[in-house]
Amino acid sequence: MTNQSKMKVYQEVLNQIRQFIEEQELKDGDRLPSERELSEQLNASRASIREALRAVELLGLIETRHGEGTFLRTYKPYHSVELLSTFVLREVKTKDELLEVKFLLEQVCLNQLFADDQWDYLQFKDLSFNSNDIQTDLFLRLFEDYGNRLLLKIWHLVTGFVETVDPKEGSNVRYEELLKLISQRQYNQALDYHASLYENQCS
Amino acid sequence: MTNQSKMKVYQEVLNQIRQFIEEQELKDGDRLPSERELSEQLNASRASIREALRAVELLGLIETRHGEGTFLRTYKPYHSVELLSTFVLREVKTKDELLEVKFLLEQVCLNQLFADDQWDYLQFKDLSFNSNDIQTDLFLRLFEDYGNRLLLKIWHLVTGFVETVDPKEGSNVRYEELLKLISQRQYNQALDYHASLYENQCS
DNA sequence: TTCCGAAAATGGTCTGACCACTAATCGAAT
DNA sequence: ATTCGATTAGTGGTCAGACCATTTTCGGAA
Repeated sequence: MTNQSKMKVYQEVLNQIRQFIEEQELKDGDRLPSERELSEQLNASRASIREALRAVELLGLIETRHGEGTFLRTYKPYHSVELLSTFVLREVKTKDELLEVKFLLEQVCLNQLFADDQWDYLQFKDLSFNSNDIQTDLFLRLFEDYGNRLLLKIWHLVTGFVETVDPKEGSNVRYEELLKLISQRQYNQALDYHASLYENQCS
Repeated sequence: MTNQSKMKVYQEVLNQIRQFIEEQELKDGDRLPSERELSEQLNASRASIREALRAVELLGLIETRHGEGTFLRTYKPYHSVELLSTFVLREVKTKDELLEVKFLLEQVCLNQLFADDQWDYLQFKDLSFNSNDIQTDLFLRLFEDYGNRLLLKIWHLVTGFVETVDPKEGSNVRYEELLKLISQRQYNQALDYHASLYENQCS
């Protein structure tokens, strides 16, 4: 009671919505009740409902389609990220910091995988990515292999930020090389090579 | 024009606000124009202004004080983070992942600092933190020393998430020990000790 | 049955109102 | 003149209702 009373409506709404999602076991892609329904059921004005929804929409957690409805979304940062980045990165002026964090996250991932004897490095042997963005696909795969979804999310987000600052100078060749080193279990050289990829870009 | 036309009003508002912040060189703690002012200046309804503001408020980037105004936030993630966490972490069920990321981030920070010959480890010699949360204060200091503000932000955010899941079992003594090892330049032992702190907590 | 247009449902936006809280202002008592 | 209190103006918090644009649905016409 004491807690809720000072809580803003839109925050309480957010709580309720989350609860609803859990109870109904909604999954990515599922549709949420309409704003008007939520308004009735949660006893809040539509404006408040919308404030709540816009907040999570900006985060890329839901997706709204005009005339259709509001849907849970498989978290894809690349959407409103630009907007966010300009806010979040107010003080993080230099893209150096951004690249450094991206590098460190990737390094952590590589280190952890390389340290795991169980890890199947051979799967990368004959792997070729269709897309024209090998870098992203490769690390997406690596992070998924590592299995920590949160780390993957953070990396994804940071990578998204980087894109807004520095539109991909797609040197795919370099990452082919990294892929090759990994599949040959040349771990130390892979790490060195990975590091060298970033040394050039930083100040 | 083509871009803006499909952009939602609240997103455009967000853009304008960011621009305003840059032009006016507003810093943390500074006050933004009132919702009504923004409404006039940006040619949008107050509702749309609010949708934009609520979104960044949820992120902890601004702070609104009833009767006073809206302020750029002096960097404290711990606010609405709980709300966010329940959404963001929908799939990240286990607190293990959370703790692991926190651990990895801290480890990265330690590694980087230890590798830097210039780093003044002696500053931690006679350091004692007033607060009752040595863990946070210590790493806050370490991350600041490292100098990558983005990494600090991420760590802070993750730490905030951890708190919502696992209200601090404040074993300050342990971090006193870590502090001691660092100030004595027992880097390897510090790293081991730091790792041991997390081994207990994971499944 | 197929196809098309009207109707319903939904998100997008705006207006205006009222409440609650805060801080500045003004005025009276000292 | 100073102090303290009440008034007032400014601000965020919330709501109700309206209208538009888009999508889906559904029933009637071919």
